[in-house]
Amino acid sequence: MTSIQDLPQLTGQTVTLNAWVQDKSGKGKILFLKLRDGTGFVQGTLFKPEVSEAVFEAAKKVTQESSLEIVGEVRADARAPSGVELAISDLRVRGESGDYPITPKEHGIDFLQDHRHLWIRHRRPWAILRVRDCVERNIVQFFAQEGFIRFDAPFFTANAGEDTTELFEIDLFGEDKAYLSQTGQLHAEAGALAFGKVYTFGPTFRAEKSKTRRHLLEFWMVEPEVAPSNHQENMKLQEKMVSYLVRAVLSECTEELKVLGRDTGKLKPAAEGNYPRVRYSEALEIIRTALERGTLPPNVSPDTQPVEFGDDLGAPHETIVGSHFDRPVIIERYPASIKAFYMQPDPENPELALCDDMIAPEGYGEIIGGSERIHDLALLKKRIEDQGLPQEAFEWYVDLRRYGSVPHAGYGMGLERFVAWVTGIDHIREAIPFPRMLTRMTP
RNA sequence: UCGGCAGUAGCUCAGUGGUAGAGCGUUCGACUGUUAAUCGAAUGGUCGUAGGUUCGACCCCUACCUGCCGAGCCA
Repeated sequence: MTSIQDLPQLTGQTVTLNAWVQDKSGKGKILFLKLRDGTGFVQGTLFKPEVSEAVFEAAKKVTQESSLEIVGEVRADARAPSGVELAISDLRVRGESGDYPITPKEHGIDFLQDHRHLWIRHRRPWAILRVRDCVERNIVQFFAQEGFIRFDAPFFTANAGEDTTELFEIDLFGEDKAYLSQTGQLHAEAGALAFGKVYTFGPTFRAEKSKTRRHLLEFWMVEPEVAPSNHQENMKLQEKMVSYLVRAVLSECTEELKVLGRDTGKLKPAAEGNYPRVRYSEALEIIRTALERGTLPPNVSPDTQPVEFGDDLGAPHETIVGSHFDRPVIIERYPASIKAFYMQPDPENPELALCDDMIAPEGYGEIIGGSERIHDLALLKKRIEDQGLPQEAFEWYVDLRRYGSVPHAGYGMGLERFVAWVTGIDHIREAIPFPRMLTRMTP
């Protein structure tokens, strides 16, 4: 059995393949079957004088999304997008298909989402989800090359990773409660102190009632953690990983990006590295000036208010800062008061935290959040107490500072946000096979 | 949770206080090069749900449901 992706190398040969019919059209004595097999797309042709009556009649009756076993000769043809076509000589229907819902016609997003189990057969999801696979593969490859070990964190946890209450609660036989993990970070810290360099990579769950193009209830996150390390090395690693992944997608997914109509020129700077770094206070200035001059990127409302020192940046503010650069920008040293309890204070100004967010260009917003972690036992205990967190639940985490503590740092990158950015799509629900959202649990 | 918009044929939408519309799809027929083919024919409806106003409601009013977009929160 041959794959469609191999056909350009098999010109002149007769091959057998299994394929589904995407679309059928014809003009009298010639029939065209648009075929796909998951590896690619090719057009099959049947010219009535060249094939038997029975085969031609069978092909005429074939319906959209029938699965076929096909025998045909690979022919070079300048009119074909891949350079080849398949001159079909024989075909057999392996599975019929009637009233296929996703017709060759524009469809609304709600209808397509209801049919996601079928929609993924089509060209655009094909391209996006193959880019996702490319990114996942290269994440694993990158960290292996960098000497990290993959260190899987549990999905069930007893405590919140951060000071939010946005957790999905799990009933433990009516006797106790657990939560679905919203981060693997705390466990990754334990891993870093055991193995030096680790990363977790898996789904995480956030019970935020968000209905935006940037949020899913269930999303995949890669979270490296390094001990010893610090804020500066942490930012370097982020830049190295992101530029590596962008290069990988640009070189391995040319066909997919073409299908999506992605302007790859806009990704090239990100592949080079040299990501600008601005401090939170500088970011406030950029935002203030842009609002005063009215030089706002599209999608940012002119009613947007400037940020006062001490407030967090909203999505429109991140878009403003991100639009000033042609590649991702790192915003560092936010006020400690708006950040998580475990972040190391800035020695230059203890009001600030040694943390950073990476903002993707073109309005894609935050793709990474990271920090140096508090390594001092007394300080960490004080922070847990100040924030009113349950001390017992964090005892094991505090232990990491009791037994051979060392400065360490890490970050988390949202896989779907990264994929949405490199593929240029406008909503992350298309960056995962089956998105889980406030209004979407099926299929 | 808040704000805006929407719900009419399988799909995308138009519509007017007085008999429910188009394009596409689908089926059949014609055509040797289609890429959203073209031409002809056929096919298609609980107008989101419940109540109200009216001689008469898809249209006006009220409530509810569902979805989309944006905000907050974050990756």
